[in-house]
Amino acid sequence: MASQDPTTTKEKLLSVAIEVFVEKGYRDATLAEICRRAGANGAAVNYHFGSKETLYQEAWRCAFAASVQAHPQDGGVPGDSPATERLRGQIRALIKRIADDSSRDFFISQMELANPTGLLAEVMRSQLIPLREKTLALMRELLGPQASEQQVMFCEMSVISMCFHPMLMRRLHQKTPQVALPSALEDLDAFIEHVMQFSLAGIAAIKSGLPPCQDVNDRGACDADC
Amino acid sequence: MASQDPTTTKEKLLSVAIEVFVEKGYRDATLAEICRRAGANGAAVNYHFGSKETLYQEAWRCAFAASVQAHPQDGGVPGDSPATERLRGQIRALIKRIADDSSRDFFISQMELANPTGLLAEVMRSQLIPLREKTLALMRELLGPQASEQQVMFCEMSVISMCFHPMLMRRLHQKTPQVALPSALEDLDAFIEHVMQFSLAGIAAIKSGLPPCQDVNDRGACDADC
Amino acid sequence: MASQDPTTTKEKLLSVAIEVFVEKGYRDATLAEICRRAGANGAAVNYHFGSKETLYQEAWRCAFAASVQAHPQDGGVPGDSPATERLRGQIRALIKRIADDSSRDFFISQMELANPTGLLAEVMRSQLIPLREKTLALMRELLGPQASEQQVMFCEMSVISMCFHPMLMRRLHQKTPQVALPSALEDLDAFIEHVMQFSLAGIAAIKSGLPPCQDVNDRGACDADC
Amino acid sequence: MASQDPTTTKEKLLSVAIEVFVEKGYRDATLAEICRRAGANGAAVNYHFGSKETLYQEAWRCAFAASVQAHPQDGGVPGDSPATERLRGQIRALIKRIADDSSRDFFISQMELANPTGLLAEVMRSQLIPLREKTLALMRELLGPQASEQQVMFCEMSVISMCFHPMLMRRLHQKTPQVALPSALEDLDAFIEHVMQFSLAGIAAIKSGLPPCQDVNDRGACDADC
DNA sequence: AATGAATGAGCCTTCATTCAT
DNA sequence: GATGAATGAAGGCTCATTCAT
Repeated sequence: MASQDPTTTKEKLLSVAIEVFVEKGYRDATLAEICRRAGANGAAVNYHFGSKETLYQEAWRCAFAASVQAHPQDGGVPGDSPATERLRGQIRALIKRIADDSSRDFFISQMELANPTGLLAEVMRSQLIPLREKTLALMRELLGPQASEQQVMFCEMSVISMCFHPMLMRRLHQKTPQVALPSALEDLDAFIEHVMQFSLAGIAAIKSGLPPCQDVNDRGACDADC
Repeated sequence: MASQDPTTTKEKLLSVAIEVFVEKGYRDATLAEICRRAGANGAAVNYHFGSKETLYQEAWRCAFAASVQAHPQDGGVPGDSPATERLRGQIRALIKRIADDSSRDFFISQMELANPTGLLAEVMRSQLIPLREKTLALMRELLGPQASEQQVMFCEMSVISMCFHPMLMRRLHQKTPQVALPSALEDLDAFIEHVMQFSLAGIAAIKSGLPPCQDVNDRGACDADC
Repeated sequence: MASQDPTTTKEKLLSVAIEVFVEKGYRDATLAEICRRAGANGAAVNYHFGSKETLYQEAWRCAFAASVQAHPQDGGVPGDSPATERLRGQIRALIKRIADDSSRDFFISQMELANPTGLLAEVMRSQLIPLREKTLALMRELLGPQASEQQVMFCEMSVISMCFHPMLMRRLHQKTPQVALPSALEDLDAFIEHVMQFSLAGIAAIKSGLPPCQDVNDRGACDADC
Repeated sequence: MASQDPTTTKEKLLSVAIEVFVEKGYRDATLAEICRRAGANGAAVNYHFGSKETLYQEAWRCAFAASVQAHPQDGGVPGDSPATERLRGQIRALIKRIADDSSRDFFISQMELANPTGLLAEVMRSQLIPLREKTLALMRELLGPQASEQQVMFCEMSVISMCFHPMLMRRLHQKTPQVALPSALEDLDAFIEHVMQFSLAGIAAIKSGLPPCQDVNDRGACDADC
């Protein structure tokens, strides 16, 4: 595991920087603290990275790479598996990735989304677009050719949101319980199963093109057939 | 005469502060700019509010109150309407509220969630809990008494997330298109309908307790009956 | 005399800044020292002037205005006096101005010429051009209408140079004797008389259009007639 | 083979240092840039020269030697030529030397005069004194034994100034046109001739001991005879 | 009630210099 | 002989806060 710890000063700085940026955000993080925690001189960041901005970009890039490597997007599901199975893989991978304590890129991303510094715009776009393309493709496969482009994007957005937002809340609740409300997300596997079930039903409903049953209490007849 | 506009210096400061906090976040907003934009003296904030922190809290509280007043949680749906109708009301209200350009509280909240200052923790909790309780109650009603507490929370979380996250992305894409990816959210009514359809299907699936159909492509028989 | 000493902090800062900029130049002058000497807080300059650059510009402008006011370009000679008398006035004014210990603008100008920061370019141009125009006009008057534009500029340049450069050396010799060689410039009035005599002879020679006598030792015949 | 170009790291550093010191002055030049431009390691200067100060001194010494070698003070005029001819030689040599783009010592000298670092004081003195002695001797020869020591120094100073100052302006105008005013110094030979004519007339006037003609417009009678 | 002046702590950055290799 | 890493001192600037009026 610990086969290549941050041994050089530069690696240590990067590693510490990720921590601090996650904890405090770009603006509140100070180079002084990063250097101090890394046991380096106060000018070390500027020597190795040139500026705080560069360090920030480098930090996210590094965290993102580690995060995706630890949790590949397909969730370990072979590419020739059924679509629903591959969806499960993606959902599981996304949730696990965010849940992973060492997935710092996600939190930097969240800060960046909420209060963009502009420094990560290009880097994030270039890295995230490919991931999104894959999910969109899978969504189209699930919805079938009759689905409109808008329907595909809406469904993708819904599924991603059901993974993202709750996990953000969970993480916040762990970090600062006074801010986020509890969400019963201790049982991650149960949550993954829920998202899966909810998503498939939603996708099926969109695909069926039927207007939603006006009252779910009336769906007994339908359920019986499933 | 002009009693509704912020006429007093203090009101003007509060109004400007909301704008600036939304634009730049707590850390990047400066009292100097707020005072300048408000046409007030550089010491005005500290005179009227005592500190930047207090101003921040007041700003969110003020923005939140205005936002909820403009978009009541029930979406205008009477309390004796069917549950699905009331769900539609809540979803529409939430989405509309976030979409509303003058709903600044939401964006402050987002920043606070992504990068908490800790200053809004208590204020936000106390204001948000009642709203959430209502949604949870509605969700329980939809799921029926057999549903577990966990299922209720999961479903509530899923529905809220499907509203929240996409709208955040939309707003970000409007503000800084280079950061957020496009999401086809121009047609808000279509999106509301989508969330409604997706949610009801998901809730129904959870309620039915059935394992999700393994392959949505096999649901043809069921769909025909719905 | 001391009717309006720098009483406000801003005036004191400006006054001290001129001193320090003259002593050390733009780059070696530090805001810390300026503030310290002015008995002000370390952030005072940025409060009153916004930046070191602005202070620098303001300092030169202020010094130049004081300098020209103390030594008007015409040297006190009425505009209807003979041209040679007005030339004497300008030469005396220029030399006296530079010699004046309180004429700090000149030394800032010298530094700026030798190693331009670019910050004073526009300010200096706009202030110096009018002065130069006057001298050029006088020179044309002395040289007569037959003189070419080039001859006018050359003569003006020569006269100005004979005033400027030696005075720079003198000031340097006073400040740091080890750098500049001695130039017998203690007797300022004698020097002014020398420049006057030298200039008039030069101008007359140029005006006469004659080739310079090949050997001054042969000029006896000519001198006798003058 | 390539023995004349700076081949060793040390020579290259020296060569680059001259360039950079000329461009930016002592303070604004950085060792980092010098090393970078020389393709050397960031610690190379301190390794080869011990300090920035030493490098500066070496740089000027080197530039000065090259400059004087390229433009000997006598301007190629034999020592047994008439005094006026030798003066022409010195004037031409000085002006040509300053005009020469590769004469970097002059510009370092100018910076040093305008804003002395003190580092070149001794070096410059020792190198410049011999040159000045020669010019003073020539001046005494031209003025004759009756001239006072002061008159000799004044005349020498005037002639030197008429060469120095305009050429500084010219160079500055070439480098940063926005700072220095134009001076019609494109035609260098014409300028040399002007200085020669102006100088000889001035020297003759001083020598003649006559008070300058009060009004050059009255000199018609004299001019006719010259 | 409100303001202009002033403050001090802290931040990012630069750069000549040093040191171990 | 030469280098890459590292250092520490210092500088300009920002900004919330305070104070006298």
